[in-house]
Amino acid sequence: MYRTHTCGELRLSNAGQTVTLSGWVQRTRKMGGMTFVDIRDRYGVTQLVFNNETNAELFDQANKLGREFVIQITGAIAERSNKNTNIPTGEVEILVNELLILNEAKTPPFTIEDNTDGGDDLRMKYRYLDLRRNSVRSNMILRHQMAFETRRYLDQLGFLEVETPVLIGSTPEGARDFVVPSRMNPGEFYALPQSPQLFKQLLMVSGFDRYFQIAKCFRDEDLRADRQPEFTQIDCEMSFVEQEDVLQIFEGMTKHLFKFVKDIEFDDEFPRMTWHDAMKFYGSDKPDIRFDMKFVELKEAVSGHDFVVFDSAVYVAGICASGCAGYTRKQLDELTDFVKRPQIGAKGLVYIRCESDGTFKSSVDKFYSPEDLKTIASEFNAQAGDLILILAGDKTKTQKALCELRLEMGARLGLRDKNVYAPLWVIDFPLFEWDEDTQRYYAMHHPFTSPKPEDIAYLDSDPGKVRANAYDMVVNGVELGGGSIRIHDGNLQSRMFELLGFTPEKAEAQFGFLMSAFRYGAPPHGGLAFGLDRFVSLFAGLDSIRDCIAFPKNNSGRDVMMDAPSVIDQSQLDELNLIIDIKETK
RNA sequence: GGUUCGGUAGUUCAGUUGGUUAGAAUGCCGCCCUGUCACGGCGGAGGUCGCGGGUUCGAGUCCCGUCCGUACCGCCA
Repeated sequence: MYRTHTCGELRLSNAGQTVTLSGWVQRTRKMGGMTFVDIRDRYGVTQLVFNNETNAELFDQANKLGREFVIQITGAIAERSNKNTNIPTGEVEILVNELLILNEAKTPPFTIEDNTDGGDDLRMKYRYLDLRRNSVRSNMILRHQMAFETRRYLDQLGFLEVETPVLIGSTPEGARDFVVPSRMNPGEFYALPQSPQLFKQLLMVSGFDRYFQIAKCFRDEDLRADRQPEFTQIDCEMSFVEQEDVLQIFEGMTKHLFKFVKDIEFDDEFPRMTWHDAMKFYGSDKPDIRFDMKFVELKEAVSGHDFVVFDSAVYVAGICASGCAGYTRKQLDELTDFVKRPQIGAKGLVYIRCESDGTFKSSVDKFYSPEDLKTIASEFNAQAGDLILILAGDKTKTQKALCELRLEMGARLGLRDKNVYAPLWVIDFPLFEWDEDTQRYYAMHHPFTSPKPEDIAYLDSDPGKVRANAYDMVVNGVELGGGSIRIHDGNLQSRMFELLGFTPEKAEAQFGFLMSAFRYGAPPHGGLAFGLDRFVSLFAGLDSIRDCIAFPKNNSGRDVMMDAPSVIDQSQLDELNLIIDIKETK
């Protein structure tokens, strides 16, 4: 028997018992005639004591232990003379009388501590060591709890978890597919699913009524701190539901997770904001509403004062940062540099200081009188001591830039506390998005999203005006999930494909099975999917979803631990009927 | 595809206008130490300054290229 207890459970009440523990050597402290060894496992750390006078041979053995050796010990639990109140087992120690080295260990390349000295790259290469650390392991435990509570909630409501295939057909719409060559079908490829979308809709046609799946999804796009090539969705679909039903059920799920995992209760319904308002007031379809600082549009108020920047701009808007009138020239320059970074791309930043004496000082004093500035300030309900920041230019870009500036100011003012959660639903998304490059409409969500019945009239005349029965759940500026009521009418679906530029043949080739299924009695249905990785990151207060994924990929999509992807043998290529011909890109 | 920041000891980093033998902390090794828990003390080992080229009497430092990593933009229906 390797152990009678774990390394995290012994207390003063166990004193006198003889126990056997197994685990890793966290640290040894040699005091001369006695040596302390901390033994660690998933559950905690327990102190071992070796004494030269008690057993010299064992004492010598203990002094040879290195970090991360795997050992098994047997000994008596004793009350410590000096207690450590920092750890749960700190009142006791084990007087070891048997020591067995189960496995020696090389010195790890970084310290296995809460605050490791290892950099990201190194930690990923030795991820199995990184996962020994409390902080990373606790994220994995949190992830387990969230997946578990998700299943518990949905099971209670009659949802069935159904597995859908991972080897499916490729669909060129949307994100790039990862593809897998088929050996038995030369020249043909499977694709890995970007989401189980089509299958869950088919399950509704099959009458499953309430489906969910904690599903791996794959997208071959460039990565970010919050984007991995493979990620996990809590994927859900329901039949005979309207948007309101879906929102209720999954607001309930979100509240359930907050309550049972984070012990946070929301008494009120989550606020709902139309996509239009989200863009107007926050410049984003995923607003962080932990703080206000709404956009104020100023085009009319500032035009006609011979200030070319504002007069020539399509869109002028600003935000009001409370209590920032004292910002120095240097701080304002920093903000200007911030918005002028190529990623944000604003041309400049106009400020108006609302001084404590009631006067105004701005970077455009030349064009605007004190009265003008007062009028502008009143648009913001600005108080003495506030700082107004204004951007101008092309509408979309400027909204985006002002959104970034708002988030930056929120951060500077400490208004983005990770322990505060501000959820909301963003609803009434447009059904289509116009793409300038290809001069056509794309589905903003996906081609199976249903238009709002009252907007169907605009499908032909003004597609850009059509709103969708689509909704996103946003918490603290993070898009946690989204979904829609689907089209269940074959004719409407055909019309959608047509509007999206599919020929009937192409629609049939790619989605024929779905169209066909819809002809055999498809119930009205809808659903949504949550990003589990983002959900866990939000709960854990992480900056990157990598920290809640056991074995993540790096920024280039590589697994640096196993060094994947990698070249494969010629014999494998032959079997797959593949010839590699890497194009010179230079 | 683009922008940004970075690459120096096992690790995390410092390294001045270009100038003697490239430093610190931590880890590692050795010695000392019987109540530590970030133990402490003394000593030691450890470097292709990512790689290639250039400028220079002289390059970790400046320039060009390249590779790797980070964050972001594009992209992600």
